[in-house]
Amino acid sequence: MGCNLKDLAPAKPIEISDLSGQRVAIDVFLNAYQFITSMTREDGKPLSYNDKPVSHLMGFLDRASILVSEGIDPVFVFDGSPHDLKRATLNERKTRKIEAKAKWENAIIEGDMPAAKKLGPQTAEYTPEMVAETKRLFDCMGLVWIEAPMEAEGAAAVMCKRGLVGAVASQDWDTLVYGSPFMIRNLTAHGTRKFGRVMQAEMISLDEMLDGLGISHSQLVDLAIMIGTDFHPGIKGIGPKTGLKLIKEHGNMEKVSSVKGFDLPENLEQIRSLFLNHPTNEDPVPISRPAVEEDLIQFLQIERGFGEGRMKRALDRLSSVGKLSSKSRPTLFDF
DNA sequence: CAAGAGGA
DNA sequence: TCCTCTTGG
Repeated sequence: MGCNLKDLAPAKPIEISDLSGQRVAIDVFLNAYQFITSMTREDGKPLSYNDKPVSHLMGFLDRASILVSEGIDPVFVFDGSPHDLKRATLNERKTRKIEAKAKWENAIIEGDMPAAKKLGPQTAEYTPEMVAETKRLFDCMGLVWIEAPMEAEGAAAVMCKRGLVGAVASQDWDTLVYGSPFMIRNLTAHGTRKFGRVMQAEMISLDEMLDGLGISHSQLVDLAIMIGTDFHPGIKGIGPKTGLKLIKEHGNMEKVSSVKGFDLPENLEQIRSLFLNHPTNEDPVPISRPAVEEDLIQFLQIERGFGEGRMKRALDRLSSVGKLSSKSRPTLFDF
C-alpha cells in the first residue's frame, strides 16, 4: 500500500479545528480494514452480532460522528474496479490471506488462542455485504459517499485538485503521487495515545513538498514508480533516498534506467498516466444532510445489537452541531 | 478505533 | 491525574 515517502514529505502539525468547515475525502476501504482488524474478539475475528461482523459499522459510526462534531464534512470514497496492473498486488494479498487463514484454522484446532488472535486480523475480509452496510450507515447519517471509477485514493486526490474537497485524509502516500494538493495524516487518531505518545494530525502540502525536494510532480511520479507502487514492484535497490538523488540528477526514469542499467517497467506510460490522469467521473459531489435518529437506532441498535450508551454518544455528538434530525422532531436543516 | 475500568 | 488494559457485539 503506497510507497514510502515519509522521509521526503514535510509534515506540519495541525489542529482539528483548522479543518472545521472543510470537506475532507476519506478512503473507506483503508479505514474499514483498520476497524475489522483492530476491533476483534478473542479468536482474532471481528466483533459480530448474530454471526454478522459489526466492527466496520462501529468504527465508522464513532469516527464519522466525531469528525462531524468537529465541524468536518467527510466525503467517503469507495474503491471501484481495480486496474489490471494491480492484479499482481491483489493476488499477492489474496495468497497471504489464504495462508493466514490456514494458520488461523490450525491455531483454533489446537486451541492456541493467542496465535488465533494474532492471525485472525490477517484473514480479515471486507465483503460486498459489509460494503453495502457501510453505505447504509452513511445514508442514515446523512453523510456523502461516492464510488470511485477505480482507485479511491486517486479519485480523492482528483477531487482535491478540483477543489471539491479541501484535503484528503489518508495514511497512504499514494495520495500525493496522485497529485492531491493537500494530504492529512492521523486525522482521526489525533489526540489518542500510541506507543506512549500523543498522536498529532499533520498536513502535507504537495507544492511545498515538491519545492523542498526540487522536483516536479511528474518527477515525483517517476520516483514513486521506482520505489514501488501497487502497479509495479519498483526497482530493486532504489528507495526514497537514492531514488530522489537519481531523479534530480537525471531528470526522469528513462535516463535513470539507462545510467543504472535496469529495465523500465513494460507499462511505464500507463502507470504514469494512472497517477497523472487518474480516471474519474464528473458527477457533482452530493451535499450532506443531518442524520436521522430513528434510522440509526433501527439499523444499529435494533438490527445489529449496539449498546444504548454507544448510540447515545454518537447521537449526542451529531446533535451538538445540529446534525441530528428526528422524524418527530425535525431540525432547521430539514427546511 | 474509542470509552471506561482499574492501577500507579 | 495519568497511563495501560480491556471491552465493545
